[in-house]
Amino acid sequence: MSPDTPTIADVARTAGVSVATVSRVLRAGPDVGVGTRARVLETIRDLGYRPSALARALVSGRSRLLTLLVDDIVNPFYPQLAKSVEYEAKKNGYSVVICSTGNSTAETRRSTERLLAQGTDGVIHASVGRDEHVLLSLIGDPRRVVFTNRRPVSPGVSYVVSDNRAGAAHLTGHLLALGHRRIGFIAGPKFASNAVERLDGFREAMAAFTDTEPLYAPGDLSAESGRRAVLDWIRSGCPPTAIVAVNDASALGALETLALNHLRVPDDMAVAGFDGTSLCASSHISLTTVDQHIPRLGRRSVQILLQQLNGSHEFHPTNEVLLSALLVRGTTIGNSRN
Amino acid sequence: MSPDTPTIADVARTAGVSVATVSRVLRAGPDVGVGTRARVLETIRDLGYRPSALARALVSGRSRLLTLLVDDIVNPFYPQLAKSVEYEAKKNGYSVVICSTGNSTAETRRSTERLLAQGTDGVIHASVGRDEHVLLSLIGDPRRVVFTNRRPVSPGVSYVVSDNRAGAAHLTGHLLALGHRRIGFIAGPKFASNAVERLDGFREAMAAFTDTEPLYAPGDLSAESGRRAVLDWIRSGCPPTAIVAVNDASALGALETLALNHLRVPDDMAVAGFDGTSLCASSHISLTTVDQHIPRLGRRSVQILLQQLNGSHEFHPTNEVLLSALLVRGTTIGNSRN
DNA sequence: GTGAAAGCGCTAACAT
DNA sequence: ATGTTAGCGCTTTCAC
Repeated sequence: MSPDTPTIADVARTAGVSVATVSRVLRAGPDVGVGTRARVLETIRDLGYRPSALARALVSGRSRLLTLLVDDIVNPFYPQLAKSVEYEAKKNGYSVVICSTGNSTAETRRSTERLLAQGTDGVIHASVGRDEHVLLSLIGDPRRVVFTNRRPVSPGVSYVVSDNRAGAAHLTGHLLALGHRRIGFIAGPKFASNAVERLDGFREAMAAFTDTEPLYAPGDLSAESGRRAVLDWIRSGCPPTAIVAVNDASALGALETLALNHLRVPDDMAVAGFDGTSLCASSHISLTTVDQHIPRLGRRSVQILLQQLNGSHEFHPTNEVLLSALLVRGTTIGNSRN
Repeated sequence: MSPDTPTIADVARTAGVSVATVSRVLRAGPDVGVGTRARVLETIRDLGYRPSALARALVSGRSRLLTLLVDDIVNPFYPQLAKSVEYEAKKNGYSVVICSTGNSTAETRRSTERLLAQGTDGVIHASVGRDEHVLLSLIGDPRRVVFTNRRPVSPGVSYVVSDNRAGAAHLTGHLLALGHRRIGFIAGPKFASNAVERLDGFREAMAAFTDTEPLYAPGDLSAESGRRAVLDWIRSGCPPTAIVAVNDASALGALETLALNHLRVPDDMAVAGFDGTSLCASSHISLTTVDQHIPRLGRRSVQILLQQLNGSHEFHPTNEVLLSALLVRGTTIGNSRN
């Protein structure tokens, strides 16, 4: 009854041509008479016709749907990444499905299966879980994946990451230059390559001096682990004079707990994070951190993925390590406000 | 050459049955011999067959893809909403495409057109732009839309929002009870219904006392507008003693600027927000705010949308106004830390 | 330059 | 209980 959305067949009939011709016009294909093209275009406009990407996907095998796998979209690092991914994707006519895996391998499997069935063309994997093999075996074709924010173990797959080791070393060097020697590192999970690399950088920088006293606290990249680490150090009776957190979220947790315990930052304890989230740039927080240039990470991931999806030439995985930048702010230097 | 992913036809051939039978087994349809079913199931497992949701979508007209339209995923309100939407959606086998419109009507149009073509079943509109009619006319069927975080002007469409007016009035009452009389309100755009309702609640509460002095600053729901408002009030030489911000993000901006100007919160100036983002719960910020129970908002939106999509009965739009709760924290009461 | 026809992988009558 | 047959809306040879 309702006119519903017109199909290509409706357009063809109305314009008095064949569906093949309409299809050609749509695809800007050659070999279409100028008069015919005009007539078809007009009919399309008149009818308000919109091609069904669904049908197109079925026949072409490409849905123009991308998936972004994150840990937890609430972690401030991810919305920024998601925004840049979405921006770059839609610039190319792609939409992005965002999936929070909660670092559960089972969830990665479920989501990937669902998305694959729904025709996802490719996935950007920015979560840090132990789900690399599950994802790769489910996807099959390595051209359809790009890892970011994490370096995959498997060879032959593309990734774009930050120079985590160098960034952390640089950051630690900044604290050492300020005279700190007893520095605590709030770590991430051992299975997260980015967290491990940052730990390595910290270790390396600390080892360059003979009188340093590194301390280590376990963590899981959450604010909560930052809180716990600080609490433990305070209770130990002999806390560090500075803290390097594996990411901005744990640094935020550390700051909170310090404030609750009336310790001034940076006077009583200096704090630094890693990520460069916009949130921590606010003067209210003013966290010294390592800027990963998150939007660039997202943009490159999409560019690489689309190139792999559309490239006809043989596949060579792209591996990029982007330079990060030390961002010195109030939590390591300057007037204490706490 | 490559075995590619097997189709239903492959399964049928291998199992020695017709595709219809395989389809029945998949759909858990009745009327399938128990032996046949077992054989088909086994073949499916052997071949590693996965039904193509794409093909299914083409024939059934449903893609199991939902769209969440937000303003800007980086605004801390949205990731929390997105998380709950995604959770509830995947529980029902749906995936969620997230689109940041940046409050641009043109962007809403572009994204909606793309997503519609890609077969989105329905959209949850949580952005606050002036794009209501564009969205509705593009979608056509009101059953495929739910507004949240904003109340649509058009009748006949579902929405789930918070009791913004009452929440803001309650919050303002809290400040009045503390003795504040000169209170500033950092507003949102006039086209955003939630912002306007909060303003109304503020006005109403202030009007209940004769000696109150309301002040108003324009804003756009961003942290930046919070910064500017505070700066203007400070410069005016006669700032309010308390501030009610239209949302948590602007409250955050206000806090920043107060800190930069060495004003203590809440002693020199009390500050309150609206949203109940988890970020502001941190003891480092401890923002008094109105809790919208964001996850509930997301969950209900999805439930209502899915019900509308799958319901066979005639359509009656669902309009829900959820109760919010006052969350009194450090920025209006207690020891100042700034 | 344009059309006819064969599918893409699946579902849903309609047979049997 | 199971098979046959039409499509869903589009792209893409292959003819003319």
